[in-house]
Amino acid sequence: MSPDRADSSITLSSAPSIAPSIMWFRHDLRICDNPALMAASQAGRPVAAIYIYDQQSERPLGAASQWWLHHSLAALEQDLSAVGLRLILLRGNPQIIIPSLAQELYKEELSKEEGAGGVFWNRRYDGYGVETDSQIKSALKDDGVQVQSFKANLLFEPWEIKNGSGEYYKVFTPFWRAAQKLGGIEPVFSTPKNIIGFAGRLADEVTLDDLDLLPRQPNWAHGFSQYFTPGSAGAREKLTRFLQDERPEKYDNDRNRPDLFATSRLSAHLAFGEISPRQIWHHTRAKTDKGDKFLSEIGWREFSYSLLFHNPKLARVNFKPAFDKFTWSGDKDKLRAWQRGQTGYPFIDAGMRELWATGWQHNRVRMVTASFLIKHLRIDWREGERWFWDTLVDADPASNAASWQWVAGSGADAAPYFRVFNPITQSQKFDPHGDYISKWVPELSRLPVKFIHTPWEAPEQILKQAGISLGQNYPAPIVDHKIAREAALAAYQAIRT
DNA sequence: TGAAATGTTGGGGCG
DNA sequence: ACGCCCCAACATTTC
Repeated sequence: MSPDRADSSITLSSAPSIAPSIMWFRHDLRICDNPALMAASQAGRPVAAIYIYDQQSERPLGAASQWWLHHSLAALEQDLSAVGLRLILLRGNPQIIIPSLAQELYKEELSKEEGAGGVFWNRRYDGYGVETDSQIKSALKDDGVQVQSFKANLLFEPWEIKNGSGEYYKVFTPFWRAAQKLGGIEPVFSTPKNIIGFAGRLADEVTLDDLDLLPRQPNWAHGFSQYFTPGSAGAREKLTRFLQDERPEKYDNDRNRPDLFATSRLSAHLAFGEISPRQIWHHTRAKTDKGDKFLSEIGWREFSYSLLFHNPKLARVNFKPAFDKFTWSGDKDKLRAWQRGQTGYPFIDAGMRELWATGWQHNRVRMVTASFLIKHLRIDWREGERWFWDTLVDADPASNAASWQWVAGSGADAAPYFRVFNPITQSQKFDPHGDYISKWVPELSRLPVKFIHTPWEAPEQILKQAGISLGQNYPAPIVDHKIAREAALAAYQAIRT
């Protein structure tokens, strides 16, 4: 069925005794351009909006994402109440909760012939999500409960885009070309208005505070809200300013500069579905015809989801099996130095500290810090993927896994093994004034620009004037670039096929 | 969505 | 004025 997009306002004349439709929110925490919510609101019943916090899932949310989820759910509660809905929070295994909830709500109807009720959701594409949803869907159908799922969080379904031989693409450029050739992106769904909310209360409801999503002792997320406002309103604000500032037009030049405010910073909003790729697409296209470079980043997200859908273990298993033979270092001290931003390479440390302080890291910096972990420290990319999963507010099962594999060289359309980012050159190139380093590694902020990328090369006198004592208040480099690079190349050579 | 080593060219200093 | 060397600057190749 296809919901009516032209006229969103509906009037229901339902008797209070009618059991509600169930709108199951997952990572689509928005009321605009939400096809499942639209369909639920038009199904001729009241709507019960639920969110289930699933701690037992194959991969629980990381700590930073939990912080985001707390605030995102709070924002969704607000948005829903404006259209007459209350958000019902539950905790536990959806495979049990959804069917039993349907049983309870629809027990009066289930004996009848025509089938009962309706459960609505927007599709997910990670292995656990796909498996869970299809299991629930068949369980519901067996019980006689109607289910409808929708495309909401991608521009293209991962199974839609195939190459000449009928397979999914393994290279980005032809993938994105084929995707765009597929035709226009459908318009966004408007926000349903005047929905009749489910008036009842469920026995197992919990409060947002019950979910215990916020960090305490210490509250390491105290700085996050200075940079991000979870929720759809925050997302729209970010997008509007991004377009107003004409950043899509400058994206080609400035997107690689972590010292500038040049990217959209929409990643976490997208990860939680507070804004849809369709909305970003259409708003950008309406504002400028120079947004292709920016929109291709949406394309990378689509590509990553295609890879994840066809490789459910993308976060755990090398896409290229040859990498199974690679011998990684298990050096815990170096891993910790990387995580804490204590490698002695200012650009790397700035990135890792930005991540810790804000829950986010600039994309250019992600490539360099990831490359450093993998190639300079030769630590398994999965360690880095796991750390990012836990510390990023935008941690995304597709983008995170695909990007780490890209850097490692083990992924599809991956960086060639010999591409080793030089942490000094990258620093000089993309943080030319040292502003980014000064911000996140303040102990180096008094160094002249000439030495801020390479404090170990500064004369003793200069270091002294800047208040730095290497090895005391800022580490000496934990590896030598030239030696580490050559060792990495040798290690990669060894597994060449 | 690299970096480093190696090769080539051409201007300028200098005997 | 010429040849030689040095070395940027740029191009190519290799990892």
